[in-house]
Amino acid sequence: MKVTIPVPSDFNFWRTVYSHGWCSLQPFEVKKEEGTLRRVFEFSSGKVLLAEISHPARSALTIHIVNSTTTQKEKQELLEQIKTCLRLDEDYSEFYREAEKHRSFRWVPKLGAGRLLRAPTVFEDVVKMICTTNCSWALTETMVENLCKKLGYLILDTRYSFPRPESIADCSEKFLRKEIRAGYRSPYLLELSKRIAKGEVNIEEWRTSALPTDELYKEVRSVKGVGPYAAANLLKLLGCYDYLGIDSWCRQKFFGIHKNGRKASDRVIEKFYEPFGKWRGLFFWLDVTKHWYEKKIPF
DNA sequence: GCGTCCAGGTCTACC
DNA sequence: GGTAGACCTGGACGC
Repeated sequence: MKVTIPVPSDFNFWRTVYSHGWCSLQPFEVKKEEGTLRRVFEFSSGKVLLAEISHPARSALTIHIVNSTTTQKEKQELLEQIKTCLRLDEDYSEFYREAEKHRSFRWVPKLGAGRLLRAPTVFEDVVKMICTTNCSWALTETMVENLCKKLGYLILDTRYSFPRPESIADCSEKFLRKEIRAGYRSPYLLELSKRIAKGEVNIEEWRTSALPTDELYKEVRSVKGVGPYAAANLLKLLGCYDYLGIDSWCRQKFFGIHKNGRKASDRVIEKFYEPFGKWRGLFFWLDVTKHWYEKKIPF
């Protein structure tokens, strides 16, 4: 079964898919040879399905639902989730106007860069972000793969959904440490999942929050295991770009691009991007990943 | 193959 | 408010 979704004129499918590392973390999977982004989606009813997303025509995405028939309501829910992941409902015209003002960022609107891929749920984004902290990318991939394979739903014998908060909440800390390889992050994942499962917090509300960014930042930081780096990058996935989210990789890139490899304090980096106002976090990310955009994609 | 060192963010205790 | 040390894993390195 195939359906289509119209996309904004400034939308670039592959630049969004490859906007950061999420596309290589399960349940996302890029099929380069087929030119598709695949993912297991889960509905509010608990039903799961595999969808392949491609962009054969300029004005619309094509969604191929692989393993299931869907009701009209489920189809609508799937399309909403895909729009959420690819940021199709967000207006980037103001950001692109700002980019045009800076000579070194005029490439951004030309390439349709700026939309950052995200998960259908805030929960998945937060869990994944915690799994990126204080470890190599390879370990992040291992943790996320284990979460899906050991706690998600299996379909088509090979593909897994991302686990619900209840599934993680039911685990022991020992299981998360030893089987998921989450290490000391395990109590953080457990606490968050339990609070959500019990209904004590609803982090899904963050995507529609009317709070000023500083207040939202404090709320995101209130999750144990989410420090300045993780909170800033989660805010970017919530559509707020006021914080940079500096990690060691970005730091090194900045030093290489702007300081001839010499080190500088984070305050210097923050000062550098202050002129970009409320979009500075996004300009910072695009600056340190500009070299990605010099390659043809899909890679 | 084994042991050691180090990098990678966040938390907590302490000053 | 700032800082030190612990947390855990995997890769690099030396033996």
